[in-house]
Amino acid sequence: MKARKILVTMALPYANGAIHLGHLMEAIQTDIWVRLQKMRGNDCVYVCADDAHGTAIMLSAEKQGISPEQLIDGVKRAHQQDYAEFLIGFDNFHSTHSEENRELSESIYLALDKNGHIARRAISQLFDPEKELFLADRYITGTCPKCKTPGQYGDNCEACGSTYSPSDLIDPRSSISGATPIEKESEHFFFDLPQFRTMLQQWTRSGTLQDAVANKLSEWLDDDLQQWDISRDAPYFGFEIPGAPGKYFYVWLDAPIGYMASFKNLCARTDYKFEDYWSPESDAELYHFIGKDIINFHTLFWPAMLTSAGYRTPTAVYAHGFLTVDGTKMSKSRGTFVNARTYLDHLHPEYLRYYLAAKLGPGIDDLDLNLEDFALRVNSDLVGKVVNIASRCAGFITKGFSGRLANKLDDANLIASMQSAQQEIGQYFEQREYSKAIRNIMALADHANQYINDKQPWVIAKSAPDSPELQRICTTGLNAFRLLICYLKPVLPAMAAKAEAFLNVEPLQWDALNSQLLDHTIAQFTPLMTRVEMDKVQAMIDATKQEFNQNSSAVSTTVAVEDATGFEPEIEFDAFSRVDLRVAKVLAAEHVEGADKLLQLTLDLGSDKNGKPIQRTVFSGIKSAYDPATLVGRLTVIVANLKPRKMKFGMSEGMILAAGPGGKEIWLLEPDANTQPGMRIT
RNA sequence: GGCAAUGUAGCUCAGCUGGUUAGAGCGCAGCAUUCAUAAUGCUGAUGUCGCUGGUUCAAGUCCAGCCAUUGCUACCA
Repeated sequence: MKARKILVTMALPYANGAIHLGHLMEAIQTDIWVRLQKMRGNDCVYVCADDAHGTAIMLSAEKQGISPEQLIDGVKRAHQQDYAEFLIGFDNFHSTHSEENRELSESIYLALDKNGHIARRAISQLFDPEKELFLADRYITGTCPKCKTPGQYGDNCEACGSTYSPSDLIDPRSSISGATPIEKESEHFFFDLPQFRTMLQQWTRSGTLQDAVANKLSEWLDDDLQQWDISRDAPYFGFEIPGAPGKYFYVWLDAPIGYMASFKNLCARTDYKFEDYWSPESDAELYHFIGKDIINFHTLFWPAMLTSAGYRTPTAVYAHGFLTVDGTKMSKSRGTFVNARTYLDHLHPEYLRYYLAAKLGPGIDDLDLNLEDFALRVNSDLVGKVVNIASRCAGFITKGFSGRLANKLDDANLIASMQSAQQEIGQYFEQREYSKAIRNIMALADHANQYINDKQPWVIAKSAPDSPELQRICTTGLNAFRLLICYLKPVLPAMAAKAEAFLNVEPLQWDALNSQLLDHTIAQFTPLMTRVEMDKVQAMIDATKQEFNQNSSAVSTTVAVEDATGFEPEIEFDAFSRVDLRVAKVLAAEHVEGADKLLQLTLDLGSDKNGKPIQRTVFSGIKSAYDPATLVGRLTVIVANLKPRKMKFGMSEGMILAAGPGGKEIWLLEPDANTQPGMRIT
C-alpha cells in the first residue's frame, strides 16, 4: 500500500492564556490520530502554532509592562512545555507572529484584492477617546438595558442572557480606560464572502464535513452571507495591511494562515515541499481538527480565501464538542477549569489521554470528564486489566527461565484472534471512533485475563517452575500483552515505550500486530502505570480553586453589593436626569405581521419648538396583554431619548414603560389624564 | 421566542435502515482464586429506554405535542 501524504493541524491556542483541559481534549484527539497514521507508515505531518495577534494580547502585554513580543514568547514556551508533557507530538509548533505568516498573509490578501474579493467602506464603531482605540464589544461594559445588572459586556448580559449592541448599554464605559466611548467612523476592509456562496454550498456538501456541521452551515448558506470585516485600526498587534497604513489584519484572518506558515517553517529545515501540500493539484491530504465554536472560520471564510488565493481546500474539517467536567461547563470557582500545568502537578498525563480516548467519538457532542468515573475507569482498564497481564506473567518467565520466552505459543488461537482485530480497531481509530476502538481493545484484554485464569500458571509453577508448558503459557500471555500495547500505543505512547523496554523490543509499529515474540529475552518487569488516587484528583481541584481565589481577590474591583430591597445600586441625580421620560399618547396601535409578541405603536409626543408635531414609532412586546384597539387614545410614558433600535420589522424609536411579570400580566403605565403629550416627567 | 443536538441500569455510554425475553464497561452482591500494583475469573440483581398521545401485526427505534439540559439565534427597546 502506498504511503499517504497527510498534513494535520489543530486549532491554534491563543497566546493570552494557559493551556487548559479543553485545549487538551483537542490536542489529544488530534495526536492520537496522527500517531496512528505514523505507526501505520503514512507520511503524516502535525503542525500547530500559537495564535499571537489581537487586541487582547496587546492589552495584556501593556498591563504587564512588557512588549507583546515578550509576552507571546513567554506564553509560547509555556504552551509548548505543556503540550510536550501531555505527549502531543507536533512536528512543528510555530507562531502566527512570524515572517512566514506575514508573507503568506500579505500575498493571500493581495490575491483576494486583485480578484475583486475585498470591499472597502466606512463603518461606525465605539471608540475610547482616552486610549484612542476602537473597542470590540467585550471591551465595553455597562448596565444591562434589560435587567439592569451592572458590569455587563457590550454584546450580551450574563445575568439575563439578553443580547444587544454595545451602544444600548446604560452608562457604557471602556473597560480599558474607564472613559465613556464615543462613536467614530473608520474605513474597514471586508472579504466578500457572498461571492463564494455557490462554491461553499458545494464544498460543504462534498463529504468534507460531518453531517451535523454541514447542516448547521446550510442555515447560513441559505440565508444572506455577510461580508467579513478583516481589518482593524491601529493600535493593533498584528500585521499591517499592505498599502493601507494604520490598518491591520484582523487576528482571525492570519490565524488559519498560521497553519500554512507553520508548515512552511518546517519545510525550510526538512525535505517537505510547501507546494506539494498546498497547491490545487496537491495529492496530499489536509485535515483540520477544531472545536465546534470556530466552525464558521474554518468552513466558510477559510476555504473561500484559499480558493480565491489559488490554494487547495482542506480534505476535511473535523469538529469536536466542548469538554465539561462533572456534567457542567468548566468553572473556575468550582475548580473544574483546570489548567494543563495544574493537572500535571498532580496527575499523570496518560490518565487523561486514556480516559478521553475511551469516550471520544467522531461527532460534535460535548464530552464529560466525570472525575470519579475517570479514576475508576483508568484504574480498572489500564492497571487492572492491561498492565496486570504482563505483571502476572513476567515473574514466572524471569524466575523460571531467566527472562527467556518459549519458542512456541501455548494458545496460538488466542493470539491469532487478537491479531485479527487489527482491521476493525484500525478502522475505528481512523474514523475517530476512539471509544469503539478502546472498547474492542479492552474486550481483548478480558480474553487474555480469562486465558490466564483458565491455565492457572501458578499451579504449574508450584511443582515445576521450569516447566515448558508454564513457559509457553506465559509467553502466550506476554504476546497478548504486546498486542494490546501495540493497539494502545497511539493513546499511550509513554506507557508503550516503557512496555517496549520491558519486552526488550524495537518501537512497535502497526505491522508488529502480524508477528509474535518468541525465543526472546525480556527485561525485568517494573510497574508500567500506577493507579489514579482520588485524593490527588481532589488536590488538583482544590489547587484550581485556590488559583482562582488568588486571582480574583487580586483583581477584584468594587462589585456593587445588592441589598435586601433588590433595588439597583444608588446613582447620582445626574444619571437619572439623562433619562428623558415623556408623556405620550397612543395615536395608533396595530399587530405586526409575523411578530408573536410585538405591537407597533405610533405615539404623539407633543410638538417641537417650531410647533411641528413629534411622532414616534415604537415596537413593544405587549401583544400578549393588550388588544391594540383598546390602546388607541391612551396616555403612557416613553423613554424619549433612547437610541433607536433596528428590529426585524423596523426601527423602534423609544421604549414605553410597563410593569408586571409578563404574559397576560403586563400593565402599561398611565399618567394622570390632565397631563399632555410631550410633558417631561421629572 | 425560534432552530438544532441530547435525554437508555447508581456512573459513563452502545443500540444500523422499527421485529424474538433492551446491551457493554465501571460500580454493587455472592462465589472462586491468590500468579499479579487488594489486581483476575465466574454468577447475579438493578431499567414504565425523559413524559403524553399517535402510526403499525410489531416502537428505545417512525410521527406529533410537552418537559429538561446544552449550543446557536432572535421580535426581550
